[in-house]
Amino acid sequence: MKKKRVSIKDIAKHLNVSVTTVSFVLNGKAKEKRISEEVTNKILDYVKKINYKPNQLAQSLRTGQSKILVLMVEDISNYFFSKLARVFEDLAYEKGYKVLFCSNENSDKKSIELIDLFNERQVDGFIIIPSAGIENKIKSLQQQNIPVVLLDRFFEGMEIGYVGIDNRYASRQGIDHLNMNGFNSPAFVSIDVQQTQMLGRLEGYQEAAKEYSFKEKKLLLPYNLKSNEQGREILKKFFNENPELDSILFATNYLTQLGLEVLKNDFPEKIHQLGIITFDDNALFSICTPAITAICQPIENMAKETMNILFQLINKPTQSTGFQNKILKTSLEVRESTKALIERV
Amino acid sequence: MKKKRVSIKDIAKHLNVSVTTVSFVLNGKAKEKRISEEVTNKILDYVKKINYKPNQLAQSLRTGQSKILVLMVEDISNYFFSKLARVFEDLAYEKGYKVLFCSNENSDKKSIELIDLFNERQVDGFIIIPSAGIENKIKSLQQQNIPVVLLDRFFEGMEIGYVGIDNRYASRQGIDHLNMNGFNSPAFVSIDVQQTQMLGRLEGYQEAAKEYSFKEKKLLLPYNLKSNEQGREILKKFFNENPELDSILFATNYLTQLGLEVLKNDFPEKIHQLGIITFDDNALFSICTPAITAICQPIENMAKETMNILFQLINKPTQSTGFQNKILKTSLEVRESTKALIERV
DNA sequence: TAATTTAGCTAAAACGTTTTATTATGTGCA
DNA sequence: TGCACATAATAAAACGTTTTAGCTAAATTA
Repeated sequence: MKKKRVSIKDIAKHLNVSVTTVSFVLNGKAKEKRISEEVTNKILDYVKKINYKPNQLAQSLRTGQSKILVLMVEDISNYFFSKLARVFEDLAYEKGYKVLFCSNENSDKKSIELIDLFNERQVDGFIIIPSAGIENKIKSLQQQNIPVVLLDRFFEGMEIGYVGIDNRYASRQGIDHLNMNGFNSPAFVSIDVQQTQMLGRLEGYQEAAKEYSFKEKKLLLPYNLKSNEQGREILKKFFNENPELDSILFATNYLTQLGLEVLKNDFPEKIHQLGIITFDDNALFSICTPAITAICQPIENMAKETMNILFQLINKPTQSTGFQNKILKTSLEVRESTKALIERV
Repeated sequence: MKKKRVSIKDIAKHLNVSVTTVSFVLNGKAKEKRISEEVTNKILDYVKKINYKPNQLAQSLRTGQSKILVLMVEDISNYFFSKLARVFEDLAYEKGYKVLFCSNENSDKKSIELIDLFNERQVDGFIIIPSAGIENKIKSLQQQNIPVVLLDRFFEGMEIGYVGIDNRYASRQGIDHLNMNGFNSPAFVSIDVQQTQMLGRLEGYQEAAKEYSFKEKKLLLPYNLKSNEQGREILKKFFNENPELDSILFATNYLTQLGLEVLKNDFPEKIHQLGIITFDDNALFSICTPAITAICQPIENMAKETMNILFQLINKPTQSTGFQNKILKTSLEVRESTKALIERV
């Protein structure tokens, strides 16, 4: 049996004032609403004494603001996303918001279910790392005038707030770096999906291929891998069939992990000769052997910019013209895996 | 300007029935409340047609159930915790609950702030990985009859639901394994804190020290490290001062990471000679060189058991007698880092 | 026929706030 | 005296549900 919590009504009764008065005082409108200092203090003192906390559900119902944001990522247990989550958490709390995290597993079905679910719950805003086919669902959020900002990837031509990195440039920078260190036959390992971030990364690679006139060698793994094992098989086959490769750019975290597993198990000599670069850093990449050079996304900054855009939408009474985008620059964390061969131990 | 969402009242008006009737039908109480099939279907059809979704805030306010759980961990960006979060997420959604995650950074102050924050928000239950000094705050939750289950660590002698692993045994098993592979002078690297999980891990080590009569060699890093750099300095000093060590058991994930960084940078030959075991697995430990042997916590199971206990508390009208605990067994993922020296490449 | 039961539905209170509109009282001024 | 006006407070509606208690008409029973 839950004890009933004390409400404004109880306070009002106890102090012989009206509920309205208490509410005004608690919301800092005492002066504005001409509540005498005497009464104001009486209320404030008592509230402090009994440590009263307002019922946020009731507040939300009345005001229409839940003070809850949703961050939808692919998989919260992946470091890139959990690190993002960690940063968003702090930024949101600073502004009095909480964050509900959810993982869409890059599935449209799950994404849509989740969005509906949270929409029912009147969350105040969405930060979404979208799966490939939910453009319409997101549009429907916009039509309901619910603040949404996309992160990491977006939909070409869509009018929406968005924060991401310059993927083409990042990829390009990676290949440049390989080239400078004597690796001039790099492969590109990615996922077979038409999402903007992946297309950008591919584009950077292709651009570099033209400039340095090396033969493009792409491996695109299926969008929804059945298992890690399947991924490893595909990678193994690829490495076997392409012995001429001298370096690899992995387009995501997760692929790097699979690739390194395969290299370590099946090509133990090769792992020390290949140039290896990965998108998305991870603390443990620095303790691999070789330590892996990484293209680092500015996670803190991405989160900050996203929040800025989101709060502008939240605080805007009506949808104003123009959507803000921020394209941030990555940085290259150079480690052993891209050292020129002659320099290696 | 937000469009007003359609409410039960609108539906009632449109169909010429009462709000009550609509509510009964929507809650599946049509038969029980003797609403005719005709009316029932009329309502269901219309609701489906306009895709009506109830306002959960109003529901929560009325029923007193928010259908939100809180999972408080040390740091959501640490893999052990983000993986836990991922599992909890799915388990909760299955039962119609959402999960708010938060990171207490192992700080009592932050923990207490967070608990208060969520308490105001009438969440339905807490899953807490507690920092060392919040025993009283947790008791106060219990006194308010709010369901709480502790995870990973608990408070000695406290009457509370708890799920964890057999830390003493896990540690012991690690040392046994080292011993069997010819490492008989193992060190124990941990954090200087009186939390149950850490004490258990230490105990297992000490027990083994007695049995195999090796000299205990513990390094306890400060509870709140100022920086990674500070941690690395301490570890470096420790390795320098104790050249006789042939193996190490790292009591957490995070320490392993620091330790491996130091070993890789400053003791490159040693990293291949030492026996190394870590608590808490991580996919990337298998691609380190050497791949690191890990004591794996059964994360899925831990989450499942925690949810079971929590839901029992939630569904219990009043606090019943007895608190449930579950102590689960870990498993050892054997990799290169504990291979006997003669077997190594 | 009158009393009772049942089927089918609904009015209104309640959850705990915020906010609009209103009241009561006193004060200054012509 | 009467009017305007400021001051200090409040009553009541509203947010969107759930749920208690009750109402009406028809059917059944005595």
